[in-house]
Amino acid sequence: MLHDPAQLDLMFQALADPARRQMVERLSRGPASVSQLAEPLAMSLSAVVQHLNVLEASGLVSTEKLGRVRTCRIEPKALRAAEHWINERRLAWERRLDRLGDFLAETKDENRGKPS
Amino acid sequence: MLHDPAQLDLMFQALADPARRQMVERLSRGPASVSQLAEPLAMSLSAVVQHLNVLEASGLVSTEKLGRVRTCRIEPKALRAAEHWINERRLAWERRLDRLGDFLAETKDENRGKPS
DNA sequence: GCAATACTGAAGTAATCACTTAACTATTTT
DNA sequence: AAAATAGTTAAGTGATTACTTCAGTATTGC
Repeated sequence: MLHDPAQLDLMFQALADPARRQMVERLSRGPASVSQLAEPLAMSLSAVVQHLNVLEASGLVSTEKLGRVRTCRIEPKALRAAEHWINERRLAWERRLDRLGDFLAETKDENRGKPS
Repeated sequence: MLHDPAQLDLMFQALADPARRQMVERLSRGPASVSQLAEPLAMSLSAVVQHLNVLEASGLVSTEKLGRVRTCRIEPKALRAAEHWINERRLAWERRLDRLGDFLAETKDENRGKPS
């Protein structure tokens, strides 16, 4: 379910915006309210709420409203899913290079002592 | 330079599209030509070239043209940069939770034997 | 109760996106 | 030299984005 392409779309899309990454960065240091998230950003509160909704829809952030303040926190499970997708591709490539290296080494071995 | 926010924008943006992720996935299994990348995708070759240009601009993929065929390969260094950004944020959060756990445990310790 | 706080939602806009088709260039193959 | 292959480029279109402002709704402090 975490590898559902639509979910990955949403997560990577969410991370593609610098304002949203800044929000995630802030939340990685601990939970925050919407206004706290907005404070360092040069845009309206309304815009921040919209970004927050994107983050929440992506599963990267979860929020909980108590009284009039909405408290936001990071969802490490989702973060891990994105990380995992990238990692798998990188490893596939690197394993391939290893095998290629082995093959070349073997080929060289087989030619040991042979004249060119 | 790999942590330049503009570069991260480009990388996450590039990964946000399912067609482009499919192309990266294909390339993680080895280099391919443009037509080979296009083959499983339900869109014009032109569209694929445009996706490829996005991937190349993001640094995730590099290409080299020999004769009339352009050979594409994955750039693991860039992949690692995206992975790293996510990892840092997740770790910051998890370390924070650990410290919080320690703090709660200590607080409990200090109250050892005290009557409530 | 009244004002300040903390958001929320709708509507509008300019820019960017993911395509398409069609016309083109360069390289091989026959 | 002609035809097939591999890719490139430009222009156009409809959908989606990232905002804005403005008007609204709960909650909390005085």
